[in-house]
Amino acid sequence: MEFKEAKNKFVQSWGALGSQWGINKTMAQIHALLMVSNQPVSMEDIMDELQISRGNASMNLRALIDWGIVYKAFKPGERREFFTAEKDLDELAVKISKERSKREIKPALKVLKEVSSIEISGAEDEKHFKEQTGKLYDFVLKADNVLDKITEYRENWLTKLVMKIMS
Amino acid sequence: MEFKEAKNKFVQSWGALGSQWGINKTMAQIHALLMVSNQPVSMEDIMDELQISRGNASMNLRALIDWGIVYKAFKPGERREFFTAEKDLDELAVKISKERSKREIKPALKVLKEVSSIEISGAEDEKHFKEQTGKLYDFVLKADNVLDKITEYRENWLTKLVMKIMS
DNA sequence: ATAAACTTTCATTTTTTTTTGAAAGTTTAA
DNA sequence: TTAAACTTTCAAAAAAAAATGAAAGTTTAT
Repeated sequence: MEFKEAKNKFVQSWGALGSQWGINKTMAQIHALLMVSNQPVSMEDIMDELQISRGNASMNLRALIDWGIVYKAFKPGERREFFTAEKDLDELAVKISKERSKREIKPALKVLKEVSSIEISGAEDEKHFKEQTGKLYDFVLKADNVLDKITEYRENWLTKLVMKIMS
Repeated sequence: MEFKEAKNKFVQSWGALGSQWGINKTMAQIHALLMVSNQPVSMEDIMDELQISRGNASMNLRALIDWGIVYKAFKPGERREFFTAEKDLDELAVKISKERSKREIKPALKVLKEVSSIEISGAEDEKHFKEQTGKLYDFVLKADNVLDKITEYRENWLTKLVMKIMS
């Protein structure tokens, strides 16, 4: 396998993976492309390499920037914008975790808190509902806090976590 | 808010969450419904409560069973099948992690290993590609191993993990 | 063996998500 | 100020994913 083929394979696979994780294919592909690029890449080049339209490129780049994992970069003497991806993997993981927590876990917790707080009659099914959603609330809250803690570590948290767990 | 409303809200929200996590809406809803049900539920009841077709219910139930988080249950004297969900949350989390690892992480690792192993010329961009995908491979491998370790804990791993991290 | 009770399958339809591309908007240089 | 260079927006089109439902398949009781 030579370079171009490998690069293409990586971009395609990363795109497929993205779509299983609630990130759309193009967004993941753009990110993949930027991750393995030495130099900042222009929108033109992205469109060209991924064979996508201008609008698509623009929208997904903006989304990646919103997620905080792609940055605008400027080249001296160049008018147009270039883009780079966050390349530090710890930093990347932290940013993605934070963003997903904010967008998905926090709202879910809100619902769980609400529904687990209903006043119930003595009926068995109502008791069970309240108990089960209550447990779920505690569980998700705890899991979310683990993410927060991890974020505090910043540097190399995964390595450190592995150490702790192995010990 | 009263019981029925709360139950409905929970099922709807869990469904929405599911679709952000690569699990389809109905699958997540069925799971939610079973999670908070006191008693095993028949396919008929699921169709009725979620307003979905027989085929849809059948396919998604089967998928949930494949994931190992929903079980068939039999009621004495009843001919048709009933279903229950895994209600222990630690067990549930472990099963979901394992399944996602198998379906998504392992294949991704395979690709990462392949593409990071290419023979390269001395060109800067090729070097960078190899280095970056290599790092990604190590990172993902490590993350996946954390999941495996967690699985070994079995009982209450989340609590124990929180303890370790806090300490 | 057969028919009733139930479940699964899968071609078709529906819904949802993503992409396109042209028009509108913005920025910069002269 | 203006026009060239570039980016964003968004309605419409295309593509992808999910749902339907009727026919085929299974199981069980008699």
